[in-house]
Amino acid sequence: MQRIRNMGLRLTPQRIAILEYLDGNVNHPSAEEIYNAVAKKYPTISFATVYNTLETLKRKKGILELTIDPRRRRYDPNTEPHHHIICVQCRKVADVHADFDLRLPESNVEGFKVLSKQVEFYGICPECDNQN
Amino acid sequence: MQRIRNMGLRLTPQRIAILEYLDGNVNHPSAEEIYNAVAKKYPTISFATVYNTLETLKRKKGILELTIDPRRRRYDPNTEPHHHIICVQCRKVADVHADFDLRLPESNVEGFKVLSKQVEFYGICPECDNQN
DNA sequence: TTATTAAGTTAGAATTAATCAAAATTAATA
DNA sequence: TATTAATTTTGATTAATTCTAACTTAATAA
Ligand SMILES: [Mn+2]
Ligand SMILES: [Mn+2]
Ligand SMILES: [Zn+2]
Ligand SMILES: [Zn+2]
Repeated sequence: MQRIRNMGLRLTPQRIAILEYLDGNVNHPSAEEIYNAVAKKYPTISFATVYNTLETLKRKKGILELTIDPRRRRYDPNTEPHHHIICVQCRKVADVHADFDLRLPESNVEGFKVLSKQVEFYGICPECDNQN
Repeated sequence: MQRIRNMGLRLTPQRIAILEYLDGNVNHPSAEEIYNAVAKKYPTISFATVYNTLETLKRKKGILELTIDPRRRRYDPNTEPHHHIICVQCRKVADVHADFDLRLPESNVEGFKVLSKQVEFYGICPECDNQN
């Protein structure tokens, strides 16, 4: 948790609780899921704090904000480059670890400066597939 | 516009207007942008109709719904497989036409059935880049 | 220690995108 | 031209996220 201090942030119980919940979490939780989990141990925490903290961590590159679910943002403590697949039925998000070659043909980007990239897969997870 | 009928849909002025606006449009507009554009020529159209029509067209595979902008959904009349880049500053979305090899190592997907895939690039567009 | 204070938290209101429900309208057809 | 199922409309509703302003606290330095 010294990590928080190294980012130039104050070490608060709320931040500790949020980071503890996220640490090693591969479920790509939404803000609400984070709130619910943290509120169990820390009942007075507010949504605003969850959003504030996620925004701060995102800016400090401590987490990733995923845009793979059209309904809500998902958060990922794994900031290493990797990809994702979402189940279009239950909206579960899983990691896709594969090393794709995503370099662009110079001409192609209309002069954009590329900051990051990732592949998004859409599909049906095994659990949902069973139910059909 | 016979295209609408071929989908088994009724040919309404609202749908014609929406499709005319989308046809050949490479700006990946949001529902609001579509509403505003169509409302100019067809002032009585409602948001519900825009959303209904987009949902219907999406189901019939007549358009794509993009999840690249965390704030709002974007729509794309180009249903050919291609990729996108979004300017993280002004949120402009541009096409990326490139043929990436996105096949997954069997083992890797945890049993998901893949339905579709696309690469998302994040960056800064030339216009925004100038302003810095 | 204690005092100071900028940073962080909180509750609740506000905003925004998207969905829903029910009544009114209309395109397609026979 | 009448019928009717599909579509549109309005307005309310839901849900995610942001905002505001008052309150609290972690960090620091005397
Ligand atoms: Mn991940
Ligand atoms: Mn496109
Ligand atoms: Zn699933
Ligand atoms: Zn831009």
